[in-house]
Amino acid sequence: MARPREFDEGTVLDAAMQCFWTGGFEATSTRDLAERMRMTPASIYNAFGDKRALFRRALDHYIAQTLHKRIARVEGCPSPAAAITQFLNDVVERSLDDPQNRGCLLVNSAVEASHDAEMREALAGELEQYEAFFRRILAAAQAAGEATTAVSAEDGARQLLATVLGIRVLCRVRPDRDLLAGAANAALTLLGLPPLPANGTLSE
Amino acid sequence: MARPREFDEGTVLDAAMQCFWTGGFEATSTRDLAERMRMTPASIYNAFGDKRALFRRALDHYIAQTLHKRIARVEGCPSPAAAITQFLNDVVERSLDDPQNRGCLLVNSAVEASHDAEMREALAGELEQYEAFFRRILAAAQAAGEATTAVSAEDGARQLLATVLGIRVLCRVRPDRDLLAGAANAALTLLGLPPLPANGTLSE
DNA sequence: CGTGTTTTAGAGCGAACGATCTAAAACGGG
DNA sequence: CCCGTTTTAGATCGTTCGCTCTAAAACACG
Repeated sequence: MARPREFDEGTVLDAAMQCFWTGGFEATSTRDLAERMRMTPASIYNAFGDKRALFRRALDHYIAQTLHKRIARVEGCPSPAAAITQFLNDVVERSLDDPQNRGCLLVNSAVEASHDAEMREALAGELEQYEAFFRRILAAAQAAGEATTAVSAEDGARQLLATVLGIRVLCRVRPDRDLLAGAANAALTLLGLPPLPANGTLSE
Repeated sequence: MARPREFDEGTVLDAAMQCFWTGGFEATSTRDLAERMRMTPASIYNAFGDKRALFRRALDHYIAQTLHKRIARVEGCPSPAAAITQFLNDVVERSLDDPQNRGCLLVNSAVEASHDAEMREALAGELEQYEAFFRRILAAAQAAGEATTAVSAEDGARQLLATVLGIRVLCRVRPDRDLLAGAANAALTLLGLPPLPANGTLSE
């Protein structure tokens, strides 16, 4: 057969993800990537194609690793209302926890890489999944009498999605607890949902 | 004296702003700028210093031209409640009107250029102005009985700010009226404010 | 109409970019 | 134990980057 690979794909994708997360697509050079991934340029191009393809793989890695896990984590909540609150708490706490204030790679990519049609579609699809998650769980909360019915589950979900994205923008330049938690709490309160825990506590 | 400049500063700053708005800071080259501004590289560097300084000037130009004007436009509204609604309507309509889906240069810059400390402070200061605007006008609406007091004006303003920023992220990849207007309308409805006009109408 | 001063034009600087080339290295199968 | 295949390493490809250089051009002033 052939010479086996010396790298673990998950590990190097994680390293690439960190690079792109910190610097964005354009400002991250292939040399930055090679150093962080501990691979030579030739190995990177042999394994992943080009920089753009590597970025897409790193973004998929981020989505599977960070975003889908966050959804899965709150699915086990005792009530739909508590799930939404915990989701927002998670977003706020992770935003404040990062000393580099990198925000969310999905949001950063949506803003930076939207000129790439293929990328834009992938990002749109992911955002639709989040909207659908909010819609489903908010509808359940409404049915259980735990959330207001002053707005439809559709619009309430859109509002929650926009709020989360807005918090992820704000944390890039104003990583301030009062600001981020205030925005989240107002959304929760107005929807009739429980507020964030008093002290910032990051579950798990 | 000396040879007079052949360019109008406002005109070339507008051209530079368009470049950065479309492509972002990193992806816009000095040659792109020179072509769009109709100036030679030497003239640009003589007049503005370097690329980063030009970007700051272009961003200031955008803020004065687009954002401050939007605030000034809604200040003349008959009621504070109507002013907030018109502001959100303005954001939604401009988001949908742009065939390039460039969103908001302030938001794009907050996400891309937050690693630059000086830039981050300038962006944070600008976002604070928007928060203060929402806070002031929401407090007035509450005092007039036009908005709910279920949340404080402080948190309500933070929520409105996050919603606007979120809409600006969404419009980059999902320029969909139902999505953007739904998010805005949910925020307005929950705050007890009038909804957006039924048909998308861009005032003035 | 020189003279001094600033802005133009356009070539081009060194550095960094994304990507590739040549070989050596590391395996499994016959 | 070579053979075929793939991955490594490191140099380096051509291009583009941000930026600067030399001169000519365009004014105000004495």
